[in-house]
Amino acid sequence: MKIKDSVVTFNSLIKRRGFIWGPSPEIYGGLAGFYSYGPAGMALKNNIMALFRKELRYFGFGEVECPTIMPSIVWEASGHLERFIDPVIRCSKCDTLYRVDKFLQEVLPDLLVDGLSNDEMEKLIEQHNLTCPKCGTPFNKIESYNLMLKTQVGNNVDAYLRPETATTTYLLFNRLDQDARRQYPIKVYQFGKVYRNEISPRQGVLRMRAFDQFELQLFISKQQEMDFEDYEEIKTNKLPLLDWKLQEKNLDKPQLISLENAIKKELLKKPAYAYCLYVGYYLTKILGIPEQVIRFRQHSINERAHYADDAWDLEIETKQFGWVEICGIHDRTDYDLRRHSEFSKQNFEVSMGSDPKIKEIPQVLEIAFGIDRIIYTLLENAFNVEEGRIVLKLDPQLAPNTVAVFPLVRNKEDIRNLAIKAHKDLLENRLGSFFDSAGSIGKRYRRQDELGTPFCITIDYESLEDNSVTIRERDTMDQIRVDISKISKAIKLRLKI
RNA sequence: GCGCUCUUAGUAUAGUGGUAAGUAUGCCAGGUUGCCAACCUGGCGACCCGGGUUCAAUUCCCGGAGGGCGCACCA
Repeated sequence: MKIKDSVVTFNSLIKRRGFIWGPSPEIYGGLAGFYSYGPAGMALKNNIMALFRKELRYFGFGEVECPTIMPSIVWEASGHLERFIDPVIRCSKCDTLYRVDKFLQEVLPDLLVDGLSNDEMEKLIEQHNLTCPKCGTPFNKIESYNLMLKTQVGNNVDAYLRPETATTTYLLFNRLDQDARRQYPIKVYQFGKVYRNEISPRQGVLRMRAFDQFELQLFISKQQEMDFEDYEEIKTNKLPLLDWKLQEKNLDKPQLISLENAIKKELLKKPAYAYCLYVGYYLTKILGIPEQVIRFRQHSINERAHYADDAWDLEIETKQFGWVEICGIHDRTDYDLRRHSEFSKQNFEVSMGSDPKIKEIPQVLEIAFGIDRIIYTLLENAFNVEEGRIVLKLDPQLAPNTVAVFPLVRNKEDIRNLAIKAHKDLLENRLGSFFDSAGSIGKRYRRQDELGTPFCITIDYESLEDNSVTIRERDTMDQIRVDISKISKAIKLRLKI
């Protein structure tokens, strides 16, 4: 294949090598917003999650998993039924769709549109004789565009597929409170599928209708938010922050600033929230994403979700799509727990300090990753074209294959057998080894380069003499010889495991 | 969702109202090969779906699905 345009080459690589396929189901023409992962993509995803799980154990987080379907009342309480359903008006002539509230606010800037019912908004349209800005035609009635997918459970009980994992985690609050023996902050996370009925999904896996979230939650007291032990250990770390004041000045370069200073300068209000930014940054960095393409962008006040007191997005710069949000860090206050407490009639007030008489509903800080976006941005950043070679420079721990084993030539039985033996030995050591004897040796190296395999082992004629093999390193293409009995050890050493 | 535009092997593309839909790469089998997409032999593989016009449609027309771009949307 000719390597011309790198974006085209990249997009075809993703498909050819079995990372991501779709829209699914491809054989039926596909449904927009749905994608499948091939073996390489899934291996990558699993490796990312394995790494995250290991790291989160270190940070003191436990993992939970909840159903992806929840009854209506949950979404009433969470505010999603009210806020996740967009009221829209449609032009009766040109069929253009407008968000009613946004449209009204734009046309009638002096009015407080927020919180008006559909009837009230319809009245406003009538009163002011508002028509479609495009063609001047009157509007139809207000319709609802529901971003949540509705379904029915059992005997016609209305339920919704969850649009985020976070809410389902909050529903476990009283269990978690017991489970953690009231040791606050409680740190938990959930990984799993969520569903959003996007109006027009685009940009491949960046905006899917079914995707994986990986959301971390801190249940924490107000006092701890301001005086947080874990913060002290990390406060000198510098993060690239682009607050909304900078954005208002039309700047898009973040300032590299220590969390300590960010608090001092009131870019950030709470040390515990600053800690969340750090965790998000840390998890992104250990995937091998370079600093230069990472920034935190603060939401402006009207960009924020209904539950958020402060919100920063961790964004990664991509060639194809510009800055892409891969993680949202939200100060959700006590909004969620308060609402679920009200709707479920449970008492979520707990004593979180030394005085048992002082009770409060915990605050929630959230670090929400979109795993599929991580995978896309990671692949794009790892993708390199160098003098005719396509290579994915993935972190060795994340690569779909850790090591590939080749006989130098296919038709010499002794060499082949020795190669198979080496391959099996790696597998015995539970290292992700892949055996290939097809085509020339160079071809096999190239195949593995495209998959991001960090190490290739070649068994040659010399191996038959002295039991030594070559280890070829992906990024430099350098080779060293090691004894065949020491391959697994050598690979583990390089993986730092 | 609206407008414009596109859709041909796994990937990237050429082309056609009619008898074998071409090329590159890939893949498979075999040969060759003493370390970076080499070579030889043989083989595999495609006109997005539905309807219409036509003696005949992958090609023209209509509709649908999907992709790209612009608008809207993206709590």
